[in-house]
Amino acid sequence: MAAGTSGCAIPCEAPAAGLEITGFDSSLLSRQPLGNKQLAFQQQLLQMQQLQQQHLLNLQRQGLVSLPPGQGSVPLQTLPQAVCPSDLQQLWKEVTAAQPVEDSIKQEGLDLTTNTSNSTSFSAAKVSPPISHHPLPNGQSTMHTPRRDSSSHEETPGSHPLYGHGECKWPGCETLCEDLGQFVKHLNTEHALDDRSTAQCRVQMQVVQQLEIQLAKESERLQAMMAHLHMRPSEPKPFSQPLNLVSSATLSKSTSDTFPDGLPHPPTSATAPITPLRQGPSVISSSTLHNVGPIRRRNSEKFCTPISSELAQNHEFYKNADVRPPFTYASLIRQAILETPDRQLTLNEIYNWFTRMFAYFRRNTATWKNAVRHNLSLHKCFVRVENVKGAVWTVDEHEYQKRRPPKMTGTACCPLWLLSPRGGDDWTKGMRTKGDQLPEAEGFPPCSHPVHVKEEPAEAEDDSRPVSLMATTNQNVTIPDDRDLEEELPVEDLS
DNA sequence: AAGACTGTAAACACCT
DNA sequence: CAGGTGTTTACAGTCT
Repeated sequence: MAAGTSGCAIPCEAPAAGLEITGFDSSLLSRQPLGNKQLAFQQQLLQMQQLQQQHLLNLQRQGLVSLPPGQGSVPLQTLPQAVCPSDLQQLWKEVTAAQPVEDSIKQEGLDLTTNTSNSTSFSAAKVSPPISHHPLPNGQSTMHTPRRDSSSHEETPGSHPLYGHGECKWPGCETLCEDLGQFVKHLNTEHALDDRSTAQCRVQMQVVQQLEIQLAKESERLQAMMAHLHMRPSEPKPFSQPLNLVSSATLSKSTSDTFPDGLPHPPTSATAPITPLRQGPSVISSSTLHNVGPIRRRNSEKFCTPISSELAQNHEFYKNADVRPPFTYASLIRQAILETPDRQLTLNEIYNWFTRMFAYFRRNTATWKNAVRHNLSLHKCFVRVENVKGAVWTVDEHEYQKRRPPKMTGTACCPLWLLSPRGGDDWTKGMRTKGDQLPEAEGFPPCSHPVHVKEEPAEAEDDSRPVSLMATTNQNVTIPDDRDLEEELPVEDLS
């Protein structure tokens, strides 16, 4: 059972009723100082939008509703129990027009590039991966949310995602525009790159972010429900479609392994994962989704995705989805060991790390455990250290680096432009993010660093560590960190 | 085509 | 004896 599902989290009512809105305080408005009124409005607005959009997502997942391509906003009319659109519009206007946005910006330290969350915002946002976005000249932000619907609105001549039914769809606007040209003019004048637009954009980002968080939670809940009902669709055919378990049984191994063009093909079903963790490409890579056979491509190595980064970004995904992580056993073992404060783990603790971090490793235990032991013994980079209470395994970083594939040049990593904004491979960049938390963050003292023999077995059931790791690393995952690119490098010159 | 790397399976020994 | 741990070998698939 996935962690965090203690207690009955099964939604026993209508989808919307089961929603959990994190961080929402109904008394927020009344407690807000006058100066923060706009924040309260934003919060309320967000919550309402979340409710509505989440309801829609639920319906979508249940196949009850199909979101028209290009419709970025939720059809409010489909949610009778929700706040009426006029209320939302009014809220938006109050938030963004009735007060100088500069104030809210200053208070929040608004910065679209950091996407920090206000303390009154959603607590869950702290563990939410930041959304990759690229501010546009007019103040819009292109959410880096993978779009799986090839028929989506974009590039349809005469259309614009923010324009529909003769109205400007900018949140809180509703300005009537006769045609696209007029709309574009309106967009550039009324929604240009200014503080107000930026603030609105930020709010929208939070809406999306919160939805992603909610989706992850709902996915986890679904897995727990299915596990409870012994509906493990992955038994015979493991992980054709993470998060879309219903259809997995219909996919055969042969068809799901690879695609003719060899490129990552995201799931195309209507209920395909609206990636909970904004990393579509990184998560929904071909190998991630379709690795079924005994041999799997080492995606993250091939595409140079640092394992720690990948794990940090997609922690919840791997934790909940029955998807094989695109890393070698050696990489995972190393990651497990290096995540610990003293960088040593017993075999059983390694096992626990695997099962805790990856839903995939909660089954077929004999197979992968054997592989883990095999790797531990096989690779010189894993050093067994005797302890009074047994043996622990450590990583000889120097040896590990030596194992690195010959040349992983930039061009070789080229396809990554699809998958990750970061360069490097997981051989050379493993523990970047976590390393920041550790004393030895300056680099891995090749196995020369003293191995501290454990006094006591580590707490195998400590679930907080991965979460904290993610929370920490998420702050940086989308922004290349120089240290990320250098800290573990050296090895290129090793021979 | 060869070699390296990796995953899987299995046999075996040792220990508790 | 059972089960966990650790080592080793074999084989097959993928990639460079």
